[in-house]
Amino acid sequence: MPDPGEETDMSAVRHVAPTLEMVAARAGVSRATVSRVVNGSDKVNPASVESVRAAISELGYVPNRAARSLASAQSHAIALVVPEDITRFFGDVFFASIVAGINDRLEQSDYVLNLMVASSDPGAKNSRYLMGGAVDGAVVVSHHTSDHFLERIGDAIPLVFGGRPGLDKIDTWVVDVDNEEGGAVAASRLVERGCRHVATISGPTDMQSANERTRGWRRVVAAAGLEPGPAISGDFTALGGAQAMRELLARYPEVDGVFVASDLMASAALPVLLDSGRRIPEDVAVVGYDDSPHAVQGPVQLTTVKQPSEAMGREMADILLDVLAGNERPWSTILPIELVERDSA
Amino acid sequence: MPDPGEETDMSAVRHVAPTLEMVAARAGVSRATVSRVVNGSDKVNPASVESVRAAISELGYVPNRAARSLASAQSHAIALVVPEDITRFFGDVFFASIVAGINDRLEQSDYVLNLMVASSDPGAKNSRYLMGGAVDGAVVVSHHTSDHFLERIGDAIPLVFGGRPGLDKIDTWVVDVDNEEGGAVAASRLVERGCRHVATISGPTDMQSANERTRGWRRVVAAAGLEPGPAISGDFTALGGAQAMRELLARYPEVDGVFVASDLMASAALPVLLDSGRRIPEDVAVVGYDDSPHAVQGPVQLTTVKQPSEAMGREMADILLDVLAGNERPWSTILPIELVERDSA
DNA sequence: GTGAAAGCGCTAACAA
DNA sequence: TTGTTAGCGCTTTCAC
Repeated sequence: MPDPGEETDMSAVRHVAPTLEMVAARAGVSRATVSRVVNGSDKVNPASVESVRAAISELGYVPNRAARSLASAQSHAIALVVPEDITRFFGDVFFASIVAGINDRLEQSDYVLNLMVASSDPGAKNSRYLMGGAVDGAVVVSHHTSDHFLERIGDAIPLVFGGRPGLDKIDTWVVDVDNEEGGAVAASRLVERGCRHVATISGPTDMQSANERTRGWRRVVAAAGLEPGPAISGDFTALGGAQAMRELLARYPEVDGVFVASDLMASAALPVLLDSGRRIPEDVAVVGYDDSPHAVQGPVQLTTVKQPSEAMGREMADILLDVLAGNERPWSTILPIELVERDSA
Repeated sequence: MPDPGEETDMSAVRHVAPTLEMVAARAGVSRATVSRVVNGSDKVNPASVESVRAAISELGYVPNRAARSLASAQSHAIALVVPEDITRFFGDVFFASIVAGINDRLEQSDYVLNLMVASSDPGAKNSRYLMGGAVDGAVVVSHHTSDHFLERIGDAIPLVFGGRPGLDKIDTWVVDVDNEEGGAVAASRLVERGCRHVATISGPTDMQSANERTRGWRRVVAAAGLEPGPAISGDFTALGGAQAMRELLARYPEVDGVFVASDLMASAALPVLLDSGRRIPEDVAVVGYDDSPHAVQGPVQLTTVKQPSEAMGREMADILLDVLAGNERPWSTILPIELVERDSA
């Protein structure tokens, strides 16, 4: 109860939430009937529906979530779990698209979304939240192989991963693009335009998807009879991209083609390249990844591999909702990637 | 008497969540004792604590949130409500700082955070969530005067606003900077450096904070004996900033000083100014607002009014937690702003 | 179509 | 210190 304005100030007094029982009394029916109306049962006398509806709006009744959840063993909430720190979450538009996609799907349901962004978990608070029945299931994106806490959560509630988790357990739902194919498409573009010294700036090596892109890149470069250049690991941030490019130029100055595994990193790497006196794409061709807004905000319009991130979000939510409804869905869903051609390669 | 701790539990089976009762049986104590241990009561025999702890970890017990919440009338969760659409939420680092600040404060508590981003509320789903006891309180940022649903929520749970709400009710907690002072500081800078034709690109006119900044700007310009130039309303997005600047130049070509009410808008407005052949700050001086990363990412380093956004987030969370704990806090908390001097003015 | 009654898993008085 | 006993507000059989 709030502090200011004791009994004198009625307006500041916090509302005492009306219960189902109060509605029932007001409408002159049983609690069971009210419950039926609230939950949209069709087996209720129209007259009763009428009076219950009236009582509900008169009293301003809102069902208590905890009680409902306890009785029905369902929370009607799902979580989006992002094991990253806030800065990276907000810094990468990939997440924005994912959230938009999930939200879009959820709007057509009666589920709400809980965002759970945390690289560390002090006191395992978030794990307990997820396992304590606060949500019926979760979507997990940007998953690292070191995030073992997810395994425990995974056998308490259904989890849908965005990008393949590097875990042993594979009996879990995954929505992904063919990352290896993505890396291959990028490398092909470079090779086909005549690059002979092709390197890559990859994502973190503890991320499955990053490694797959690198693998695709390497395969195509080797298949073209070229010696693959260095694969420098970045961290999917702008700063990391610039730094990786500097390192690349130092170690491999003859580079004439680079696949950078995210547009965000690429957008920061481009200026480094230009500052070194190289022209893009004449001296060094660059292919990015994501087709995020960063692709067109830098000094050179980025040729890039497009990920359908919003569609991924929508698909993940769709699968989770379907599974929660008791339907079957295949473990794996692969969405198509495509090359978007611009100026950098 | 449910069977306590069967033998080897196979892994593929999902979710037979152990209850407090099972822990009690396993540990050979009453449910009340287990509850006391779980909630860290000090009045428990160390030996009992020991055996309860053992039983908990053996069974992998996690308390059911719904049950706990129902019985204690507390959810131990708070919400951050952002009445904006996803794109704007992710596009503005102001929100990132707010979330970081809130998170930072929450990590020292046993509360979890629910992010609730939605400009529209289909089926009043989110309102029902907030009012149904799913959270104990909420922090609201980026509030528009048209967001009336918050009034109803406000008398169900305590609300802490970031930025003064334009609502009638003023008996609610608010953490804010002195926006009028901010606008005044910006305008002073412009006037002092000799600008004679001072305009502003403001935020949306349905946002209290935006109007206050404009008021401060107008006051100072008028006090300097100058005729205030146009106040063009932007929407706090990059696109909106560029557009507003184009409109400003068309309507008021003699402009030589502009206060742009957010760095994000300013960063998009600068190129428009440069493209028009004007030099910054020689021909047109620009002062931004926020001191966000955008301030230093554009073609000219932005002189700007710094808002302590992370501190605001932390302060809001601190107040809410304090209020929930039954303590008194003053309705209003004003955090200081300051001018950060760079190149644009 | 409607109501009565039995819980869901937990906390909180009150006894012991 | 510990256990016993009521509920928290809702859903859900199961009779009627």
